[in-house]
Amino acid sequence: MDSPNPKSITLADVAKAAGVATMTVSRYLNGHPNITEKTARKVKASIDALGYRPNQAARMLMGQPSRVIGLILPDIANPFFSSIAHSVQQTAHARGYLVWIAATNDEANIDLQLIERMRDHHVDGILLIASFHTILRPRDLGNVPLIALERPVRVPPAHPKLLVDFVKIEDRNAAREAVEHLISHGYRRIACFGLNSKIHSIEERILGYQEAMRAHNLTPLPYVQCEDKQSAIRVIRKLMAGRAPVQAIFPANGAATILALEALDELHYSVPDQVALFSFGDIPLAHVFRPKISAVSQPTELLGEIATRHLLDLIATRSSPTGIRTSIPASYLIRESCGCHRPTPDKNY
Amino acid sequence: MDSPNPKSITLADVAKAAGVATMTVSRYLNGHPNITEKTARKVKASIDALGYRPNQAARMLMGQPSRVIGLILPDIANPFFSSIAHSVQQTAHARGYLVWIAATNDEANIDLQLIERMRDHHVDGILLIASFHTILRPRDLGNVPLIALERPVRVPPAHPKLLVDFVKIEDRNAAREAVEHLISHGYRRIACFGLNSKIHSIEERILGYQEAMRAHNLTPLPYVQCEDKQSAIRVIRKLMAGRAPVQAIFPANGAATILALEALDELHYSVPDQVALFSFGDIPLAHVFRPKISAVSQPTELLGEIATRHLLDLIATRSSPTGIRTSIPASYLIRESCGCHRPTPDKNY
DNA sequence: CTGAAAGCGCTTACAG
DNA sequence: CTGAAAGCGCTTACAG
Repeated sequence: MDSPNPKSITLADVAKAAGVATMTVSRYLNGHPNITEKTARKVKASIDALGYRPNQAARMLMGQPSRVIGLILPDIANPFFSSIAHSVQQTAHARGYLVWIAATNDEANIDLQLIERMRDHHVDGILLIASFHTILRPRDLGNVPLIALERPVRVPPAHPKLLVDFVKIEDRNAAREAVEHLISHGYRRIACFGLNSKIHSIEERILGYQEAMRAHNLTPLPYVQCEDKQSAIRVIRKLMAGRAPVQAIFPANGAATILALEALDELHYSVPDQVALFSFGDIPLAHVFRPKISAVSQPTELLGEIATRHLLDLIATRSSPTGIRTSIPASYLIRESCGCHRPTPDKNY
Repeated sequence: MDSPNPKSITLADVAKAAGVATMTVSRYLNGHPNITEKTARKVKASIDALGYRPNQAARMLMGQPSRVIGLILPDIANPFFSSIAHSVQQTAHARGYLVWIAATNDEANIDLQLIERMRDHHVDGILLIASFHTILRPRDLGNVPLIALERPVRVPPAHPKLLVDFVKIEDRNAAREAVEHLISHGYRRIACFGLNSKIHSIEERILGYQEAMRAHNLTPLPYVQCEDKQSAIRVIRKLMAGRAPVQAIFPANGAATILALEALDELHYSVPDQVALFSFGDIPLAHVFRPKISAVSQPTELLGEIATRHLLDLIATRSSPTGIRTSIPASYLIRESCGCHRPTPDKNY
């Protein structure tokens, strides 16, 4: 009435307007069964007339679900993560949930802080793409169901009780098959190249690479690591030098592929004639690039969808994570950079 | 005590442990000045000992700020928007705010629904990259400060009172200068090409294109619109046909650039020899592509940062939007596709 | 500088 | 099928 903000409509206002008790309105809102058709109509009419909207803060205070889930990820600007975020949202919205997204920039304690703040705000569940070294203790979680995506969460050895469900893409198999594809082209000296090797998924891809090599009696080369364009050039120059230059490169993620292509361009090596390349992860323009870049296609949308569904199911059934692991197979975009479909020399070029 | 979830620690628990009244604890938490050093220490000790965290729902119920802002955008998977989202988050986190992101997929009423739900949850302010046809009435906003980013919000003529602050990138100037750069290369038949032309920013870029053309006594061609790869091919084939084929293409955004490059590749036209190209918006791999793609570089990070700062300032000072418009200049990445730095024929190719 | 009491807008047993 | 009362965990005047 006299407050600075025009007082908003409350349950009590609706009740008065409808000539019933507040709790009847509450029951109507919560879809309680025992309510007369007639009363329901009266209540609905008042709600509509007044433009009433329940105050979520009050509901949450009473322990009602917020219908909000949190999504914590390393970086939204990274297309891999933003694509996951997209499908998480789609799936959540379709089921009436809002998504709260927050990025960590791969700093471990930020993860924990975000979980804490999201809990303070009563999210019903959390989807976590963990930072590097995040270690989760049971007390960090309280009772919120949490599901790890893409990167497993570490649990301190003292607390083996903390079960976290985990949904990921089948990195190792996909890497193995991609490398086997390169091997089938006759390449024998194949290098696995990339950035940080301590991320779970990258580790898995390296393992897949090694498995493929060994399965064909080839010696896996040590993982070749770089940080930026300059180091990529340095490292790739080395790979291509000597009497037994590398015949194919297997970048462990999209960012690494871009760096590899930059370096190869800088050093004037042509793909796939001098080195073949099979990217783990598709990138924009890859299908228009010359040569078109062959890539493992990561089902990020499916990943987000499955993880979200799983979380919402846990929430709906009030069940706890059981430590279940789900992995989703990747697919392959066989284009040109691996050595397939060698483009015929282009008359226009 | 006997509830299913282990009862969480409340203000009262802390007060009891510290031997003070609840409101002393409340004052401590809210940084009230009048409190003895000694009392403050006792309270802090109890808070730490009990691991107390304030219940945000209760605070919000009392009208306290939630320290959450909403960010509504058309699509998170789109790198342009996700990059904005990234900087919004960075800026907000740095000031202790959480960001709630939600995507609309360009559906107009979803915008309004999201605003409503965010208001239900007591966000302190909203950053909106509006959907296509979103029309905002004052009642949609209540008292939450809202700032439009990148796309202006429409206000129904009957409500000229609704003032919405607006932060955008200087599309028109950037487009004009990019096209003038093409003109400086001697191209006279230049086409502006892209997808949906009804988005504000695209309209502005088309206007910029037209301004540049007219300023040099050239006739602007009608905006060339496509929808997917097939229509892009059709449309570009037409552009390149006849006795006066187009000499340069100016795609109105990153997605259009990718389509144009796809079509040109498909039709075996070489860039920039047969057609030059200047992209509005940089894209991944553009600097490694052959030719390297010249592009208008959009300061998305700055956009997000400025808009967020502005919103947080409005919140902090409890002031209302005044309808102020801010525009941020773009910069230019002059590479090869415009005709500059023509690559010397590559010996390795 | 500190406190007892009322109240924010809902929901939850408990009656009727 | 409906209601009066208590309470969720905090903050806000108002006292002292």
